Amino acid sequence: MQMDVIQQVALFRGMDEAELAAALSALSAKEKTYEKDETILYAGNVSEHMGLVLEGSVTIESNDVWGNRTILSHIEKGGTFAETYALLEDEPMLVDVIANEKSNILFLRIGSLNLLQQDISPWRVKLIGNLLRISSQKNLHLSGRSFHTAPKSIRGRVMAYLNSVSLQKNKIDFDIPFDRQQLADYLNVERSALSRELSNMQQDGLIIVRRNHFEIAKNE
Amino acid sequence: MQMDVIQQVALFRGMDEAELAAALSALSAKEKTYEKDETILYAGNVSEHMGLVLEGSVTIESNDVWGNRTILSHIEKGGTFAETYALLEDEPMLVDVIANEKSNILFLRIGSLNLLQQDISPWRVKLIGNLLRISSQKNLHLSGRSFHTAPKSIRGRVMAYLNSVSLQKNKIDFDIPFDRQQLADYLNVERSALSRELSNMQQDGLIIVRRNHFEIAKNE
DNA sequence: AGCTGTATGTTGCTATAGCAACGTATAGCA
DNA sequence: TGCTATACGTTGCTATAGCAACATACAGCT
Repeated sequence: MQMDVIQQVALFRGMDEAELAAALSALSAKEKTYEKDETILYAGNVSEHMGLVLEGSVTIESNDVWGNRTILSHIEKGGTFAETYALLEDEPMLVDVIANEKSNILFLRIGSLNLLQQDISPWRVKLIGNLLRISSQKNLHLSGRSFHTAPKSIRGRVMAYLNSVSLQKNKIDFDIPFDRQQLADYLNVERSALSRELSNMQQDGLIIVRRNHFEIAKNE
Repeated sequence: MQMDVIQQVALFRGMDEAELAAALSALSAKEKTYEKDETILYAGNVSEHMGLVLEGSVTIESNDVWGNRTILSHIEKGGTFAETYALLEDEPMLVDVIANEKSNILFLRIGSLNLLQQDISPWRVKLIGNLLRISSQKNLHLSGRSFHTAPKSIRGRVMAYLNSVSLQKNKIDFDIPFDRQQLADYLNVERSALSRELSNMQQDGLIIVRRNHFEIAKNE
């Protein structure tokens, strides 16, 4: 197990080695590897487990009957997923979790919040606090996506998204973690229409784009 | 203070009277009344307080420079807001909180999660657990809205939204908490286009609608 | 009951995004 | 280095949503 990663992760923040060991054991930590595009968790299922990305990255998405995909978020190394569904008993997952590349996932059987709170060892108290911090951050993240998809025009959505990324990375040029189809599915627009609009935006001098590398032009 | 409401609220679940009293005092609980359309909390501000709706209802929304409004959620009596921003230190609010009608709000100075975790009295442990449950539920709720706004057509969005409401209330006829403009701003569409599409849907026998009362027609 | 402000519905015009179909570029591999 | 699969870009057509302007209906007040 990649203990170096595990120790630095937000989920285990503030735990010493003994607490961490107790937690990993009590939560039946189990590592598993997935290939690119493999489904890690399926919508509709109920899961007592949450996932921690040890290596690689995953995509949280919803795929409807007509083949429309909506990407809700992208989770990198160190991030967690499905904690919401594990904590709230019997809530079936509304989303799929898909490996975005070859990835190692650590599964943790946190069970429901009710169970988690039953005995309160120090590591449990810390874990719940960390989960609360993570959950709050996810709220911000989901709100963020709402603002990216709020504009009615593709151009507006792209600008909203790129602005966010630029602010986060504190740079005007950066890579995004999505390919064109993924970006389209994140912004809920059509891929070819997105391509067209990106070209137009480049024509208009708003951005410079090549594949998944973007540069926002400063307005003179 | 409306203790009857307070005692039954998710935020204070599991607390006995003594714990509740200790919590209310430690959190400097303070009640305040707002008129319809009054702003309760402003985007851009940093707040150490979270709010609990004792009476009435509030709307969580974002208003951009061009006058576009996006409604993220509607919070009823018993619900809470701004806990995310209070818990995560120094995060300025991305949204406004607006009174949807005359409302009584209880403000609780929870400060940051770090502070909250410093000493661990029983009520604090319970509160953190309850906050985690609430936060998780909000994640589900925000994901839900993502699915309501994902379809590219107005009709698709309306159906996605009405279906959700119908499932929750377990009825095919129900009131929604939004007027037309609010529903439009929740679904990120234009009000008059929404009105037109609602008429069309009624023509097509999909729904029956009058003001904020909807009935979903069962397909024969 | 009548009046008035506001919410909702209607309609015509237009821009834009969806869609399908195809062309081009690129990365990975033999 | 050439081949192939896949990602990306381009383009024409069309439906639909935005927008503006106006009409109607409704609720709350006096």
